Amino acid sequence: MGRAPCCDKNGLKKGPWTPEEDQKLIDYIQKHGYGNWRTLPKNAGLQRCGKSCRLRWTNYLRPDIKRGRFSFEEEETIIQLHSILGNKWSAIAARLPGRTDNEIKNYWNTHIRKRLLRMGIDPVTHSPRLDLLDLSSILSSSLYNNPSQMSVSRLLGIQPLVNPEFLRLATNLLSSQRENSNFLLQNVQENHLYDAQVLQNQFPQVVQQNQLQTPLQEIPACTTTLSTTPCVSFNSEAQLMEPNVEQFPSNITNFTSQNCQLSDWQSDGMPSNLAEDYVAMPSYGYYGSDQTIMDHPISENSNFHSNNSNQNFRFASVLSTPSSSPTHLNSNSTYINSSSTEDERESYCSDMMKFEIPDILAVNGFM
DNA sequence: AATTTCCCCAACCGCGAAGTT
DNA sequence: TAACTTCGCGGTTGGGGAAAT
Repeated sequence: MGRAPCCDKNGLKKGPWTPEEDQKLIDYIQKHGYGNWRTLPKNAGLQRCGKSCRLRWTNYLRPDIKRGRFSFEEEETIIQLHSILGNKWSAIAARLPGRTDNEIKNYWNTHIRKRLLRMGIDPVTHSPRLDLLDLSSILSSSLYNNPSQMSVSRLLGIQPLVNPEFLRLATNLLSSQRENSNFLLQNVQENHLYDAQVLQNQFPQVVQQNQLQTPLQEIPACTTTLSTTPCVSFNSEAQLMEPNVEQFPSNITNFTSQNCQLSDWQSDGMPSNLAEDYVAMPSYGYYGSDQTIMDHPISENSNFHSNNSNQNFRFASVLSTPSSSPTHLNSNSTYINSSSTEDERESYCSDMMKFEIPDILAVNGFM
């Protein structure tokens, strides 16, 4: 396994491309195509290495490249695909015509990632940040259990921003997740084939690119857990297993983004049917309707199941989706068009999530 | 107006996979 | 089969412009 010689050998030029260089590269490729990147620069009269030429062409000069701001649809696609594929930028780019992996990667790192962090969502696992959850949970629990400190809460401006029940719910569910992770593994294995089918249907290109080279254990956890229902085993003590949550870091997302229905949350951000001690409730008591978790076929918990897109509370949708949001954002009254500013997007997200981490918690120190 | 800080993104680097000899 | 070459990917950097001081 060798490595291509580096550009700095042979005195090849590095750094920004000049218009003249661009034109040379374009002219050459238009005439001869791009077969051999190694010999291309020499033939094209460029003092560049082939790698640099390839990068310049694929990321900038290619005629089918789309420039300009990412649309909501593109953003949602990126977030959804990232939740499945992780940092497989090239695979993500394959689903976004005209966008390069480099552009998507940059956009993720400079925009989406930061926004998720500000919202308390781990951009890697697409789930609420554990550290912030625990911290906020402790803090808010203390404040709520000790009314004398409520004034402190108000003073700090914490209460309106952090939904303590939500945090407690999430934190406790995380514990349950750990206990059931092995069961999840079993689920994952059982449903792997089905997942692959779903993915194949929804993202044939991506699946084709990955299925042959990506064994199950290498598929990002989000992918394998899309159709595994983390809550299904909550009432089955026999299935309690040794913790191994690291294998399934994104299972949490399944709870928050898929199994919590927006309709179950009241306008003040509190779940309408959340009991004081929800753990003692029947396992599928989170739903206000008759619909239970067990009623969902496994596949219907997939983020990508179109039939479910208007029912489940999805981070990705909350972040950016006008089309699949429960509030029918395509309507004139609520639709946020592609020209909206990032602040507007984030403001919208925050309103929906009620999950903003207050600055007072010095969150930046965790990020 | 000058300086500093922040942010974005084009480009580079190193690695591994695939292909070739 | 091993050695080598080429390609493509993901992580990272640093230059330059914008914003803040």
